[in-house]
Amino acid sequence: MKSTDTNFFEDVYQVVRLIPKGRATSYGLIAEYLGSKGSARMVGWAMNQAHAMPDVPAHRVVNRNGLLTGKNHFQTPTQMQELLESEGISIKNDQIMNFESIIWSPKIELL
DNA sequence: GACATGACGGCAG
DNA sequence: CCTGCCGCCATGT
Repeated sequence: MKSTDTNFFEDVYQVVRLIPKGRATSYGLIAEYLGSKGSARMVGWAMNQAHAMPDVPAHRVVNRNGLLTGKNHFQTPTQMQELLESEGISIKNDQIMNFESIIWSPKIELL
């Protein structure tokens, strides 16, 4: 066991798994919810390892602009958009349309 | 041990 | 409005 438990990553995966279908959240919101407010990069890093975790819909996690910044890390660059559109989320130019309406804040929804 | 990078975010110019 | 820089924590070289 290292000083830095993977608890942080586990928490990230836990929250991501709670994201309801047809919704999306941002790295910053997750980071803030976990208490590491401002360290959205860590959430992104966790997502990088998310591929090793089952049932982790990383495609529902986008940046605060609703832009699919991590699409390039999926099996295929189009996988993320395909999955989101399959859930009823409209995407235009790699960006979620009406993102503010589908955004899912753990600190609010899970409150 | 130090430097550079990364699926981000906020603030300053 | 758009561009650029810094801060955040962890990992890799």
